[in-house]
Amino acid sequence: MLSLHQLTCFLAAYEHGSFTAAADELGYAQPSVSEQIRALEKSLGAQLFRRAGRGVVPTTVADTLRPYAERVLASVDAARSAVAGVTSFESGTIRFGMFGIARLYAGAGLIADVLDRYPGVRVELVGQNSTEVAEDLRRGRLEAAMLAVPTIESEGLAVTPVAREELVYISADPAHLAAPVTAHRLSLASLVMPETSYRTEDSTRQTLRRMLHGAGRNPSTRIEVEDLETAVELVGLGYADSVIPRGAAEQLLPRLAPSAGFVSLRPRQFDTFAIVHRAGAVLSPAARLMIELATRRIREIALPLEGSAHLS
Amino acid sequence: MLSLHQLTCFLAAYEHGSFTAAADELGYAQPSVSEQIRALEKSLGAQLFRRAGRGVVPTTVADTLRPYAERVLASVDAARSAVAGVTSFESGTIRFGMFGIARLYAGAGLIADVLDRYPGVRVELVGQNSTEVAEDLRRGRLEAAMLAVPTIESEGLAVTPVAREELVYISADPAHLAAPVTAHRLSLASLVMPETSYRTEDSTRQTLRRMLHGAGRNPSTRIEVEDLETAVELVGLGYADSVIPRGAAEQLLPRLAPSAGFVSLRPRQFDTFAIVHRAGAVLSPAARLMIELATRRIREIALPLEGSAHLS
DNA sequence: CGAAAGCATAGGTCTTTCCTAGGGCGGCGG
DNA sequence: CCGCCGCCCTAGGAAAGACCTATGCTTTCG
Repeated sequence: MLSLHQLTCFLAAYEHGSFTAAADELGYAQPSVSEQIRALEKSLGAQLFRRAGRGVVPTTVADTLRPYAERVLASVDAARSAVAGVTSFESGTIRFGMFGIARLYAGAGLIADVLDRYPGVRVELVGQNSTEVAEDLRRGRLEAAMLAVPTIESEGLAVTPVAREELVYISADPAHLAAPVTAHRLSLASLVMPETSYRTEDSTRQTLRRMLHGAGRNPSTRIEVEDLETAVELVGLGYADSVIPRGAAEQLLPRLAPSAGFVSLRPRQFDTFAIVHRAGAVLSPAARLMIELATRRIREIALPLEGSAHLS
Repeated sequence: MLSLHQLTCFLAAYEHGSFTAAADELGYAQPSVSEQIRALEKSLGAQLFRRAGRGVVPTTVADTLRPYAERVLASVDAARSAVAGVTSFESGTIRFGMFGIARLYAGAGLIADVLDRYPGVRVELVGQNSTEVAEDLRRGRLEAAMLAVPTIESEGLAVTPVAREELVYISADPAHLAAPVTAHRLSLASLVMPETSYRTEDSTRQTLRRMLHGAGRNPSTRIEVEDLETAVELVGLGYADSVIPRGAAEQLLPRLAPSAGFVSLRPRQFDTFAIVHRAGAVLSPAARLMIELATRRIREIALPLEGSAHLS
């Protein structure tokens, strides 16, 4: 079997014209180099050196092999340094999950943060379809993600909350915004709800469900849409009201629904942003970087956690 | 230490997305592949696969590594097939020693023989300076050569005679060619002698020295030149006579010395052509090829050996 | 919820690698 | 011309690595 070690020994011997000198250079004893060369000759089926009593002389086969051997070792070096480049963020791709409102809040800024620090990297922010991303996380195709979760516990996944965000009621009807919206009023409203968060267990909905359940009601969702923007537009057109994170409301309402406004719920309700990854996994440097940057971004915008704000 | 084996296992695992499938393809047990991957990850300092309970998932580092790993293995294959090309004479260089009159007799034809059979090869026929070639042979820089030798024995070299050739006396003076030249007449002649053969122990000269010694004389060389052609031209111009192999005379006289002719010595004298290589060496296929072709060429032109003609 | 699939670990065998010690041969200086 | 030195080889043993079987753990699927 041909090996890199054999090629290294071969090149050293070729350049020095001597097994002893090659062994010195490589830090081996002379018989070791001799043995490696013999193994290489056997595996190639050709003699590489003529043993001339004193010293060795490369054959024409050795002349032929040399540039190829050099190329092999060079491409090994290239492989090694490519990997080194990835692990030190000089190059390569960093993949991170961030979907729903989290992406809306910090997506572009997060990518800017990464590129400012490591101009050579490619960044993939995965988050088109929330159920797909959740599946990617669970199956290990995605290492970590930032998202809004309903509960802290999840099967096999480690969930680390980093911030929270108030949920507000949005409407194009000023009468609906006159006072904070109670569970009772919420249960009477006609709502359009987007599917923006973790799994079908959308955290906003789950929060609302809990709120209504306390009031003995069930949520009455009139319209279901895929994304937050569509929901906001529908609110702006007056077809329904909705409940979305405050940051999203501040950002989207002026653009998509200028006629609409927002008001708090009563009692106030909050979404939780969290970092999620497989429980028990050792995170890569890239994932740790993304987690750090995403956490910083989110904390700038969203509210601190209840109780002590624990910085990672 | 990074190894080719690890890269092979890595690629198989990457392509199958499974260590078990990779092991099946490579004919190993699953833990072996697992171990190789672990060693590779350790040597690169980066995780290549996320273990996802069932199956493994390549990381972005693995995505980066893959094309480099493929290039490494491809260049190893290239090295192997380059060597295979050399040993099967599809490509590469064949170096062979052939100097003095031997080259004059069979040089171009021999190269033609090789190129007809193996169009891809480069042929080097080494033989500019006889002492240099002898040194190359002795030091192992040259594997084998065809040349004219004085004796069958030589220090450390195996000498295999393959043919012999008569030595003739050439002159521009018809009177000198009237009858076969005896030792007595030779000792009186004014000669130009080229340095064409093995070492300073030129076989033609040594033969003549023996012949003259039998007659109690010493050879009287008037002019020393490097090559046979110059000597023949000088003979053509009438400055001196010479003794050269018959084949050389037949070939060179019409071209270089039209006015000159040749006559046998009395008793007849012969040069011996022989294959020379280091004693005890195993000859490469290339050397064996050259020896076979050169022997055939020489035998077509020169005389068979005394006694039984032993065909190799 | 049990069966199947897939990776990790453990422990043992076999091969490879590497060393030290000593022999042979060629080159070089006295 | 002869002895010394340098360099390669061989031999044999120790250490490391490769590979296997058996087994346990986790995930997936029926």
